[in-house]
Amino acid sequence: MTQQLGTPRRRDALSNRAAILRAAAAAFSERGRAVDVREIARCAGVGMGTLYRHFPSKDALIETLLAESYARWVEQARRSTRDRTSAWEALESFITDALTFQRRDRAVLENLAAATTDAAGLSVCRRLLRPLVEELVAAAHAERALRPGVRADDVLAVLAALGRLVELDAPADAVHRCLRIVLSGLRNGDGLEP
Amino acid sequence: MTQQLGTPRRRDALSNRAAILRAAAAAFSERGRAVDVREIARCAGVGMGTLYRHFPSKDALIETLLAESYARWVEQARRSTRDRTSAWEALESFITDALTFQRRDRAVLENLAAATTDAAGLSVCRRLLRPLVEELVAAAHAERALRPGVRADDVLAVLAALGRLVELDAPADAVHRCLRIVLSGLRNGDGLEP
DNA sequence: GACAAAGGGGAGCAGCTGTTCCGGTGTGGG
DNA sequence: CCCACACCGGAACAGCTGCTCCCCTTTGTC
Repeated sequence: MTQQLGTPRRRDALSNRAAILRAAAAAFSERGRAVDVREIARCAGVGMGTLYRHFPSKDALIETLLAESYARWVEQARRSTRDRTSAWEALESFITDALTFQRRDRAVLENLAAATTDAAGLSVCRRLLRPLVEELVAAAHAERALRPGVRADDVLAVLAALGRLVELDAPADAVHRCLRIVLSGLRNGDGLEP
Repeated sequence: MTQQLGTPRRRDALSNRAAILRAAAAAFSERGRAVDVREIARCAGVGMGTLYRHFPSKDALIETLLAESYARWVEQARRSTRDRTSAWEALESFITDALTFQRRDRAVLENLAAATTDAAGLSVCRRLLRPLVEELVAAAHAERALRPGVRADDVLAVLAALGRLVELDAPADAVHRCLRIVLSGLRNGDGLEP
């Protein structure tokens, strides 16, 4: 993906590929998939032909960046989650951070939503995230901190739902208020209707 | 909106207008704003010129239908909300019904989300809904059934967030699970962190 | 029943999108 | 230093969109 061993590429080809990835990362993370490929080529200082020789399609380019973004997110989440005093606190901080991550990268935001329901191949990315969520949910249940019956899919769905508010550019405090509501709904309160 | 007193329209004009509204309502409520105007004209058995003489733009056509949809929704919600034993039950049933309404009408779903944050003119429609939500929230607060600090805007934001799951065609039971989580988060549980 | 004028139809325009094609250019091995 | 070939740029294509234009038809009045 980063280099080809059998056929060493030319220097300009490699630097162009890097420029494309840099420009695409900036554009997609700021405005999502809707960005015009022409703009990416222009920002990278490159022609359309160059872009399309390095990546067979716009989707392939997005997917490459998406894989990196998810990997970065999951790694960071694993790190900041490890040293929490309780499993509940870990889950809480994961969900909170997920929102700031979605705000920072609109492509991830859109993909996370799509992957929540679509069984399509996009889930290649989600498969990096899901195991982590399953761990966090299981640990929180072991602690009896989570409302009985809550599953990993519910947490992912909640992430997609709250992501909608981020996508709509809702003010940060409005998103935070909804986050509090959802978090308190996830917390085990015991004495509620079935 | 339905008739012009000063200038009595021709019979064919009126029936065409009705056919356009009928076809547009069916298409937009099923698939949202993304529907091609050509398809609406075709389904109405009408040409493009006809469509655009009756409505200055696609947006105007959507807005006309949206106003009707919101009015119908609010009226129905007011009716089914009136005879509830508690204010909490009323709010709960309103939010639940809101989801089935958004599932039935994708144009409303999309507009509700947009209106939640945009201060744009689209809010003409939301202005029908907001007073009702404010009433329900105030009544629930008077009953001490709502988590302290929850405002009408929070409920509207929650509606938009859950609507996202409907938009993604999430299975009905997945949406219902998130609904339960959110509802229990809205309910006053007293002993939670600030 | 005739004749303005309101109304209708749909091809065509302008603008956007992702993608392809091909003549020219720069690289780097010999 | 030279030349083949990987590589580059961007004009052009195909397909979609909302919308307009203009010639023809229908309506209802006198």
